[in-house]
Amino acid sequence: MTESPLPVIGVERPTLKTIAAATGLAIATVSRALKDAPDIGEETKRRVRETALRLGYRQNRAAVRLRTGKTNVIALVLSTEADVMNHTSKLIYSIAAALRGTAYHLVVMPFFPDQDPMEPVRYIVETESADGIILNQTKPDDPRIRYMTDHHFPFATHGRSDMALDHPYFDFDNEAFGTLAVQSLPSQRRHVYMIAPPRNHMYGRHMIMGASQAAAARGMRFELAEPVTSDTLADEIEAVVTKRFQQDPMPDAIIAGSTNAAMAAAAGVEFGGKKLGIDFDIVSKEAIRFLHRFRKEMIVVQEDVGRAGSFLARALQDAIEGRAPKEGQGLEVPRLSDFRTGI
Amino acid sequence: MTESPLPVIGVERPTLKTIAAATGLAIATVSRALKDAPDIGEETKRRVRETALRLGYRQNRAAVRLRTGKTNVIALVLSTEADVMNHTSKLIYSIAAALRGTAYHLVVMPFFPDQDPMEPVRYIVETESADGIILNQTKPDDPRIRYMTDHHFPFATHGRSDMALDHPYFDFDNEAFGTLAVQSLPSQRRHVYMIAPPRNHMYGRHMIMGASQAAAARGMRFELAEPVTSDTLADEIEAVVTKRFQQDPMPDAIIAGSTNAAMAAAAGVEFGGKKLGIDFDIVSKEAIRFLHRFRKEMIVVQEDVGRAGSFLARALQDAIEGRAPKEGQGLEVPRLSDFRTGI
DNA sequence: CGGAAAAACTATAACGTTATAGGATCGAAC
DNA sequence: GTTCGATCCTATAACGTTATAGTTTTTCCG
Repeated sequence: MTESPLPVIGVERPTLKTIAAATGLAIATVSRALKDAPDIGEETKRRVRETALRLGYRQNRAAVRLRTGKTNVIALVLSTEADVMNHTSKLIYSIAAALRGTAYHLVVMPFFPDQDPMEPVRYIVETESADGIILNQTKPDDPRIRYMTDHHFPFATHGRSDMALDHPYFDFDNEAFGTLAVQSLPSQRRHVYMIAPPRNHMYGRHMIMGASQAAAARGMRFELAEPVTSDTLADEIEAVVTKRFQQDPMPDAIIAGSTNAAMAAAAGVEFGGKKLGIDFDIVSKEAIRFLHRFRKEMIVVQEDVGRAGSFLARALQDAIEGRAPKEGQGLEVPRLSDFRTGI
Repeated sequence: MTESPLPVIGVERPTLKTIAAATGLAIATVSRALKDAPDIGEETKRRVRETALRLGYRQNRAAVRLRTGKTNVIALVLSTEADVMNHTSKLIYSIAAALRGTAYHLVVMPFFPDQDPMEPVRYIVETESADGIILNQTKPDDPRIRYMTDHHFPFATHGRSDMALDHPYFDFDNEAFGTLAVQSLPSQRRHVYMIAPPRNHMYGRHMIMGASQAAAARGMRFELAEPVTSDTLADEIEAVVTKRFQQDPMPDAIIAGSTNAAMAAAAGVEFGGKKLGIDFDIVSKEAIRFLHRFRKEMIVVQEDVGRAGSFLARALQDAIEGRAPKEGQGLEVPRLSDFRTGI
C-alpha cells in the first residue's frame, strides 16, 4: 500500500545522515527516534518518522550488522540426498550448486499469495540486500522486470517476458512443448482438452499458443479446461475433469502443464471407466521423473530445471560482475522422454 | 581437510588487526596481501597467509559489505503458488512464512554428498554469517550438534539426536510411525519388508526400532530391505524390490519410509503380478498428498512438514533472542490419513 | 527564585574492511 | 653521489550504524 518513492538512479540512498540534515537533528537522535527510544520527544519522533518515510529511508543492514554483530539471517542447512526433488527444490539446489566455491550466498525469499509480487523485489533493490535477483513466474508485462531494469539492478529470470528487454533469462520452450504435445498424440485423437498454466503467466501463454495452433494444423478440436489451471490443487482439477468427461462432446486427449495436473486428470477420467492409452491419452510436462511410474501409458516431456538453475546462477553472476555473458539467454528445447532407454 | 582451529568461546575472532599485530605489518598491508595485490612482496604474502590460516582468520562479511557495497548475496524470489510442494520446499516455505514480518532473512545452504557435513556449519559459526542455524537429517551422535553446542551458537534441528543435549528441535515421531505402520496392516499379513531411512540417521533408527518391535509383538517376521534405503533412487529400489519379490519366503507387507520408496516398491511388486490390497499391502509416510492418488489402496501416514518449519523458526528465534521458549521441543504424533474425509 | 532533577538531545568512538595517496628503501643510471 | 624509478609498505579516511557518556534545556519544588 505504502507507495515508496522510486529511488532515482545516481541519487544516493538516504542514510541517517540525510534525515539528520533534513530535520536539523543529530544522527544519533535520528537513530534513537527511529527505534522509539524513551528519551526522545514525541514530536521529534513524529517528525523523524515522517521525514524517513518521505525520503524512502531504509536501514543499511551491513552497517547494523557490523555495529551490533546481529546478522538477521537464519541459515537453513539442507542435505541434498534425502529428497525426491520437485520443481522448486531442484531450482534451489541447482542454483546453490552453481554458487558453490564462489563468494555468493543464496537467500530464499518466497512471496505469498496475499502479497504484492513487487514487494520483495522493491525491498531488495531499496535496501541493496542482494547483488542480484533471480525471479520465476514471469508475466507478459512484468512490473518487477521493468522495476529492476529501471534501477539498473542485476537480475535474471526463469521465463521470458513480453517486454523486448534484453536481460538474462532461461526458459523452457513452452510453445514448442505445446506443439510437440499435440504432435505426440496418436493420430486417431480428435479433441484436445488442455489443463494449461495460468494465462497471465508467460509460460501459460506460450504453451496454449503452441498447442492451439498445432491442434488447428491437425484439424483437432481444442478446448481449455476452465476455470482450473495446471497450478490448481489436484483435488479441484480432478473434480473438474471428472465432471467434464461425463459430458459430450468428450475429449479424447489431455495436455497437462504439470505433473500435478496430469495425475489429477488421469484420476478424473478413469473415474468414468475410461482407460488411459486406449480411450484417451495424456501428454504432460514434468520436472521430476515419476509420471511414467504413475501410469506407464503417460506421454511425458521432461523439463530440466537443474539446467535452468545453473544457467541462471552463472548468467546473473556475469551480470553482477559486469562481464559480458557467454550466453545470456537460454531456451530449453523440449523432447519426448523415452522410458525404455531410461533417459 | 583443513583443520580449522576451534574458535574458543570468549576469545575474539581474529581480524585483520590481529594478523597485523602478529606479523608486525600494517592492517592495510595485510588486507592487500590477502587479496594478492601486486605491490606486496611474495615473502610478506606468504607470511600473512600463513598467519591468517594459523589464527583461523575469516573475513567479516558485514564490514566488506559496508565498505564495498558488495553483498555477495543472491536472492531467489519464489512464488508460493506454482508448485506441489515436497518435503524440502515445504520446509523452506514454512520457515520463510514464519519469518515474515520479522527482521530475519533466510539463507539456504545445501551441502552436497561429496562434502563434509560439518563444513557449512563451521563456516557459518566461524564467519558469524547467521544468527542461528536450522539443521535437518540429524545423526545419533551428530558432530554438528556438538560443535554448535560447544560454541554456544543458537540452533534448532529437524530431528533429534542421541546426545542428551537440551536444544530446540522438532521431530516427527518415527518410532511411533513404525509401530503404527505395523499395526495398520491387515491381520492376515505375516511378513513385513521394510524400506527404511538410512540407519545412521536418527529417523531411520527410530522408525526401524518402532516397526521391528511392533512386528515382534504381533509375531510377524521382520525384514529390512538391503542395501537400499528410502532415500535411494526410485529405480534402484524398484529393482531390488522386484528381485526380492520373486524369491521365497515372499513378504506380504511393505513399510516405506518415503513416498519415493512406496511408489517404487509398488511398481516392483506389481511387476510380479501381485495386486496391492489383495496380495500385499504398503504403509508409507509422506509429506505431500499423492500416494492415495497413485494407488488408492495405499495406507498412508502424513507428516506435517509445514508445522515443523514454523515450529523451528519460532524456537530458533527464541533461542537467538535469549527468550525462554514457550515450547522448545516438539514431537508430531503420526496418524493414519483418512482419505474419505479428505484430511 | 535558586537549585535539583528530569527530559531531550548531541558528540564521539567504534565495529572491520578497503581505496587512496603517500612514504620509505633500494638499486641503477648518469 | 645525486636522481630517478621501482618496489614494497603504511597512514588515513570512509562506509552507516549504535552505545555511551555527556550537555543543554525544561520543569518543578521548596
